[in-house]
Amino acid sequence: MTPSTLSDKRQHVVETAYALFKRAGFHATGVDRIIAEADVAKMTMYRHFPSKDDLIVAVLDYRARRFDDQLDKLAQKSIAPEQKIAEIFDWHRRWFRRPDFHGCLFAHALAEFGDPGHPVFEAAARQKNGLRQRMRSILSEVMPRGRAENVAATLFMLIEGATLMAQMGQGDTALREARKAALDIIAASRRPQ
Amino acid sequence: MTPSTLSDKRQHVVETAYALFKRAGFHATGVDRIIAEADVAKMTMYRHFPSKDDLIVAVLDYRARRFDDQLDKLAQKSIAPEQKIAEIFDWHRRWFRRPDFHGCLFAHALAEFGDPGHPVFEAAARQKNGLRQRMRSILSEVMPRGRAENVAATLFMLIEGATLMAQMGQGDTALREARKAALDIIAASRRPQ
DNA sequence: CAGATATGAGACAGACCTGTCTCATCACAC
DNA sequence: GTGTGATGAGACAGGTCTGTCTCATATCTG
Repeated sequence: MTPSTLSDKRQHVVETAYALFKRAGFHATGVDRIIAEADVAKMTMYRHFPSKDDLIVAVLDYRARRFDDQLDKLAQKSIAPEQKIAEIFDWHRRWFRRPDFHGCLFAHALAEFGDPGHPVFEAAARQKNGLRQRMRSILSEVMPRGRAENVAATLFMLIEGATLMAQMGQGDTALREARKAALDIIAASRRPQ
Repeated sequence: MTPSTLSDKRQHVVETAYALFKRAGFHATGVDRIIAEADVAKMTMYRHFPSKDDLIVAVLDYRARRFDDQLDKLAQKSIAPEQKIAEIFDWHRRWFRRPDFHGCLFAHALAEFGDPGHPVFEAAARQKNGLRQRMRSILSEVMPRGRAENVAATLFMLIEGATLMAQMGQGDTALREARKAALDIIAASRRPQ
């Protein structure tokens, strides 16, 4: 069997597990359910992923890569840092409105695996810090390093809070106010030109 | 046995379950573990709580009541709305610094019970909306109704985002920036006197 | 064709899960 | 003392969990 077919199976398991984890959570989704839904043998899954935790980490890494790819593409559409940040917020608005929106899988992973030393916690924290650093990098074009760091933290909190509100069915209000607050904060911190 | 002793047992189970849920999550904490830690018989627990879900709701309601009581007391210390809001943020700062801080149990409940119709989800959402409405009520003293609603949503998002950052070990930075942003936003929205 | 590799199918183990049941015990009210 | 209700202790059922194992099959490589 070719290596490409090999990774097809692996990838199929990852994507199936993602859909189930998103809907029902990590602990509540059993391995039997995953392999049934993916229509693969149990040993196929365990050959690719030594344990369920390894599969969870693979799912999170996969989603983090897709998230980064999408934001990378969006970043190319804009020039001004304000526009780039606004694009990130608008991406979230579209996400919140999707019928299959079930909150942030990474935030859920932090909730279910509370131990900071756990590989799943680490994978989730990597993604979260990646988003924050992405915004810090954008902001550092128009403000000093330390200020960009602090503003990025604030924007990050607004996004995370908006995601939680979206999970409670208040995504539109949340995103509108978060976006407004974000642009106001940037305007107030922007290096005068 | 007197009614007081009866509710003592019940309350003891609630508090023990709270400590376990906080550390390990809801699904990962078994009923056997709870009754072992609380040192009660299994039937004692099931007589007070028909199901584990009922116990979880009781734990959330108990914590929500304690949270409200603490913020009620803090509110009496201040007069100006800005001070009242600042007290709420400072309460979170102290919470984040506690060695047994493990993130927000209500947010974790939303993550583990993603169905908006589930009683646990509803209990968690109640608490979250309660905090937002508390801030809206404070803000409506110094700004129009609709504006207070929107600013409250923004402050709520900052607090939720700060809580998530605190869970990743960045609570001090998060709270400092969130508090600063919150007071700036209120100052910009305040009804001129 | 022959060999290597990936997979399918499912039994199996051992632990854990929620929830029910029985029966003895204990404390209090009357 | 006697009755009543809460509790303790633990067996038990029925299901589900993760993870391992065996063996047959399919597919690609050489």
